[in-house]
Amino acid sequence: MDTQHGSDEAAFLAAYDSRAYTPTAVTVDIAALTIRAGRLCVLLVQRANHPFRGMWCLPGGFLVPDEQGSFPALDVAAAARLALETGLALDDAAHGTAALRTQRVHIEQLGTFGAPGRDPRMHVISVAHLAFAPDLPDPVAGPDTLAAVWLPVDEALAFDLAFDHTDILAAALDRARAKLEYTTLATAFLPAEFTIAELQGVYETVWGERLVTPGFRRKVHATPGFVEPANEMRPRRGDKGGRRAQMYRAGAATLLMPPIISDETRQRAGATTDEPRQDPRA
Amino acid sequence: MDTQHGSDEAAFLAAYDSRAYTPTAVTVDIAALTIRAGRLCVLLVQRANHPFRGMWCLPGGFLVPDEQGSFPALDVAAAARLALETGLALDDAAHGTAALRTQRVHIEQLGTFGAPGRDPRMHVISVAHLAFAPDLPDPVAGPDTLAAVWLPVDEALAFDLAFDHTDILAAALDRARAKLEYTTLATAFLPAEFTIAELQGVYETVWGERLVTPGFRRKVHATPGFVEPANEMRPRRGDKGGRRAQMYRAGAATLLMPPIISDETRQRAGATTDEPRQDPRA
DNA sequence: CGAATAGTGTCTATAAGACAATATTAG
DNA sequence: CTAATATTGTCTTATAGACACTATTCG
Repeated sequence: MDTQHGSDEAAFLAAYDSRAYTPTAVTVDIAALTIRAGRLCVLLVQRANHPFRGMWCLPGGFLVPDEQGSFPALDVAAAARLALETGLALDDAAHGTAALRTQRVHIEQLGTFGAPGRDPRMHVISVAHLAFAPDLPDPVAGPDTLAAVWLPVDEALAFDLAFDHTDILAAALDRARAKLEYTTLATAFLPAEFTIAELQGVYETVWGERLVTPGFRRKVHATPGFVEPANEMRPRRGDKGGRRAQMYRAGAATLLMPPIISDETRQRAGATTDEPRQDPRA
Repeated sequence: MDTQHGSDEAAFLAAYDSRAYTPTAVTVDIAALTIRAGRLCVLLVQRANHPFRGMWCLPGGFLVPDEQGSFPALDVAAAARLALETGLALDDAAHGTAALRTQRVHIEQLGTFGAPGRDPRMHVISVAHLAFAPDLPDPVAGPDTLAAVWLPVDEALAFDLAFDHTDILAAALDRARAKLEYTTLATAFLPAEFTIAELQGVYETVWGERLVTPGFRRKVHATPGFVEPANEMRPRRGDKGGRRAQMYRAGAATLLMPPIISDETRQRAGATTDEPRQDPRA
């Protein structure tokens, strides 16, 4: 019928008017989770501008090109937004990805939210991301924000966040809890070296339930590449003595087989009557 | 600092220039999977227009408002694109969602692909969707396509699809295989009534591996709400006799606990050296 | 020693995988 | 009957959960 990629395609591209096909704006937002003082926390910022001025929301912003007119990849844009608020981008002004990598921050795409009316200005879809971070320094407010804090997620969910960011946060929690079951990402909440007890604490904090120590240890050690021993011992943690713990580093494995399953997940087996949460995109 | 949602927010919105924040276009694409003649197939269309004219790709198109200027939700837009190519929208011209629902087609968001340069016209991000469908009638080419076919996925992956649709298709296959493990979505590939052997066939087709019948049946029946018996028997399938099979309908459960795990997944446990596929967003 | 924290052993009920056996139907 | 398809039973091995026990360190 036609040669593909012919020279008339070049002519077509030269005459193309991109303005006719951009009725929708794109933002990139990020739900960054960390554990502080035994509580699961999310990074929130207070909006300095309209709309929703003064309200809290997840860090993010419009997807825009750099000075040369080239666009970043979506996860890079998300990392840049996170770096902007956590002050980790100081040594990498372009985008904080490298700085975040050295901090072993995990970033993945969560989903795209495009419910009509979620933004009062115009039709805006948000490509939401999810980050797991070890305990980072206190955040600093970025240029478009009045403040930035790590807030426990249960408090954040009770807040009235701007846009549909409460939905995004709820989806992020669902995803985070599920990911701990079948990946090794729990280590992303910890510093480079940690003890098995601290790793168990990550699961208990994120899932909000106690685990049995022997079973947990057995599963961790039965998964090759989950953790590998480091040549150090943890100095005592309490004030009244106690055996010192072996320290470990994250191994090369990324998938847990078999998974470490939470009680909540196991109980879904019997819960056939109530429909589980649908995909949270609106 | 300021009352939130004050009247000056209304003034701000009135003066807002939306053109300044829309440098990126949004498309919605859909990887629709079905099983035909024992093979996993994907719906492909041949492009009628530039760019990539004459090449094959997944159904999709720009996210645009309707005549009243209101935008559809993302999954509704994806369903409409699927209906446009499969001819299922005939009784629902606005968007084929209702027609697809009666056909029990499952649609979920797969992920958003935004690698720089993935579209030669301008910066375009694609919100990719995944659909599971029972054996549908042959597709009919839509207004912007020269042809539409159900193609076996192994052949489709060998094709040079337009844009980055080969990446999207690969991600769709990964997701589909994983979803069969822990959800009841295998039934979405079958008509309303089916036998256990046919259900097992769905798993074997999608995973490309044989399962042991007694173990499979036990797992299916051990999961409450996975299938429920229908009051019919399947007429004989072969030509030389044989016991007639009990027929079943999909039950109310959506999550499989414990999951039905493929050999491939189980073998990932020992494969600690090779990094598994990263998240496929570019 | 006793208290506190870290780590291991063991026992039992359940589940998985493999294989054999039984049931139903057409010719 | 035999062949073909559907369905169930059984046996062995592996795993999960619970609990008790041992190990190390400090005051």
